[in-house]
Order: sequence, then structure tokens, then C-alpha cells
Amino acid sequence: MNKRHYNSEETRQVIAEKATQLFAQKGFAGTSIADISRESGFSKGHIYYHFENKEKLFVHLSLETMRHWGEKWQAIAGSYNTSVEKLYGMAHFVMNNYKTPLLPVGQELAMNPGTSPDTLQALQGLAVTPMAAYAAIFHEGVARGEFDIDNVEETTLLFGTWMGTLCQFTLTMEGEPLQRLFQQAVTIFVGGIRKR
Amino acid sequence: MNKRHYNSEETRQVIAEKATQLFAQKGFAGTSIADISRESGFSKGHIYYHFENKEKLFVHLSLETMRHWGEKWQAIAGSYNTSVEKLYGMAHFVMNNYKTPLLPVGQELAMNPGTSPDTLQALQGLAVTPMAAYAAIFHEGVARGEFDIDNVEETTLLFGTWMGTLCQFTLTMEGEPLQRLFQQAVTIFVGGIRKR
DNA sequence: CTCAAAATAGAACAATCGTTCAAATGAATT
DNA sequence: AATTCATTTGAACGATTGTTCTATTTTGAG
Repeated sequence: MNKRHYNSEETRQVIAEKATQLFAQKGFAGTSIADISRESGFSKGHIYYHFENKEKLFVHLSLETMRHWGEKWQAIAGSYNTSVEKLYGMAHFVMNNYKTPLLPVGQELAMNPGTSPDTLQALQGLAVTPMAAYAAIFHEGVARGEFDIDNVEETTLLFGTWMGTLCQFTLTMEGEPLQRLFQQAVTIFVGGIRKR
Repeated sequence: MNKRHYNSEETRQVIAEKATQLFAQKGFAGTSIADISRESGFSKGHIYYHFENKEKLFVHLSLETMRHWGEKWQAIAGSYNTSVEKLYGMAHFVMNNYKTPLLPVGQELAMNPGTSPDTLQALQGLAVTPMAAYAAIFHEGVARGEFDIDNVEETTLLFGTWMGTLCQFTLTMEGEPLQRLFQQAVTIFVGGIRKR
């Protein structure tokens, strides 16, 4: 079997990528279906062939994007020797796979009355993936005696929000300065939680 | 003289306050004039009696709000003995005078094509006020031998973005947990830049 | 009390929004 | 060659957007 008529999956991917980019840049309300249509090169109507509506499109994008993000991180998470190194590696990874900008956009959507309960519930679980990845590093670091943390949950939240906003700079900065910014953030953070 | 006809200034203030709140919560595109009208209790048309248009309204709100923020901070900035204390004080101040959420909203507006050059230029200078306040603390801390920082500008940017996002939590958290979160952030940050 | 000016409301505007739908296109199966 | 079904378009929908305009109310001065 495997009837792969056409290669519609490819166009769906194009729409998804452009939409993700636009949502991250201009927010949920600030991104129109017309924008996505123009940027992806497909008609407005066709977007509704692939996705039920704007809200579901965004939720799908977020979920899929986070799942992919988590898998990609898991693939390289084992290649670090110390927890400190792993934290630097995470910052580098976040910088190069910046999908977290969708999180604040999700918050924006969640704030708006009229957002469907299904969407709200889906949005609720969005931050779980990256937060779990962060928390794992901190727990490991404490167990290894590298970190001195009395509230891991709070520390995770702090690190997560910081990484999240730093991602905004990937839109306006690049190369070495950007990399140094992320590294410096981790250096400061590690300095604040390192055991001594 | 002093012809203070009516007290229209009061209603203008009400509109400004509600609008600020809405913009911070739902973003620029996500906030409609109808929203501001409903929330402030004044007609849609009347908003245009006080403000030229939506874009100018937002710029005015941002500038005014930042100016007020800066003045209020300057009034208490002198009451701290050490730079570390001042940094904690700043976090507490930011938490209780959270106007920085307008900064990311300004970014959202700046990203959108069609935004007028005047608005863009005004938005450019928005972050100057809080950033200058942060930078002053770090410079002072270095001079006093409290901090060990090789790039004050970068450090300021990092601290500023962190405080900025933490403000988002003022919408969902409150009281002691919120306060502990801000304090913990400063503790970590100070630990990362303290001279030893 | 009168009156002009300021303040406010509310209807109306074109433009854009998200969404729907019927029609056209294309490729694979028969 | 004919048919079928997935794909894609483009026009059209009502709702909402930012904005303008006119009319009405409220105010302070003479």
C-alpha cells in the first residue's frame, strides 16, 4: 500500500514552518491567515485543508515543535560529562533550536477570553517538555554534588524563563555575540548555584 | 487662570491605565479599541478624542509609563547601602511596578511591517530607561569592589531581560511565592557576579 | 439664564479578520 | 480514455478591526 499520492505532506510542512516563524515573531493575534498564505505561497483556503482552524493550527505547531525539540535534546543529552557542561550544552541547544518563543505566544493566547477549553488545556502542557529537561539537569547536578540548590522547582522555572526570553535575541543578533550572551547567562547562573 | 475645565484629565488617566493593563496582558494586536472602551467604560469614539490612534496611544503609554517608572526608582535608589542590596531593591521595585511587560509588546509592534517610522524610533528608545537604571547599579557595584564583571553592558542586558520576563508572573502569581521568585533570581545572579 | 466650548456617545466607514465552499486542477487506478 | 479522489484555488461570507463623523450632553464663563 503506502499510497503517497502527490507530496502534500511537503506543502503541509512548508505551511507549518512558515506559520511557526510568523507566530514566534508577531504573536498569535498579530499573525493572520493571509500572512501565512503569503509567506508559504499557498492559498488561504488551502491552509484550512491541512488545519482545522487558526487555534488548532497553533496548538498543533506548538505540540509538534516541542516534541521534536525534546527528542533532539535527548539524543545529545548523554554526551556531556558534568552537569555544568550539560547546562552550557542546553543553552547552546536552545539557541540553535529556538522553539521556545512559542511559549510566550501561548501565554498570550491563554490570556484571551474566547479561547476554547481544549486549547487552554493543550497550552497548559506546553512548557512541560523543556521544563522537564531543565529540571533533570538540576536534579542530576545536585545528586552529583555540583550544585547547591534548595528549591529545584523554582530554580528550573527561573532558568527556563531566562532561556525563553534570550531566544528573542536570535531574531536580532547572530554569530559570536549571540553565543557569548547565552554562555554568559549560564556562567552567571552556574556561579549562583554552584557548590563551594 | 489655570482653567481646569471639567476633569477630563481623570478619564484620560482611566483610559491610559486600562489600556496599559490590556496591552501588557494581550499584546498590541490582541488588544482592540473595543476592549479598551469596554474596560474603561468610555465609548470607542471618545478614546480618539484623547489619543490620535492606536499606535500613538501605545507609544504614549510606553513613554509615559517608563518616565514615571524611572522617576519613582530614582526617588528610592539612594536609600540602599550596598550594590547587592540595591539589586534586591530593584527586583522588588520591578515586581511592584511592573511596566516592563510593555517592552516585549513593543518588540511585537516593531516586528510588524506597516508600523510607522516614528513609532519604530520611539520604540527603539523604550528600553533605555530601565537599562540605564540597571547599568548604574552594576557600574557602582564594580567601582565599590562588590561585583566582578568584565562586560557591564552584556550583564545589564542579561539582568534586564530576566527581570522583564519575570514580570509576566505578576499576572498569575502573587504574594510570598512571587516575592521569593524575584529574590531567588537576584540571589542567583549576584552569586554569579559577586567578587570573591 | 445664555451660550460657546469641551467632553462624550453612538452610528457608520472601509478594511481586514477567520472561515466556508464550490469549482478547478492534478495524478493515479481502472 | 475514462473515472476517481486527493489537492489547490479563489471568491465569498459575516464578524470584527481601526477610524471618522455627526449629534448630544455637560461644563464654566459672562
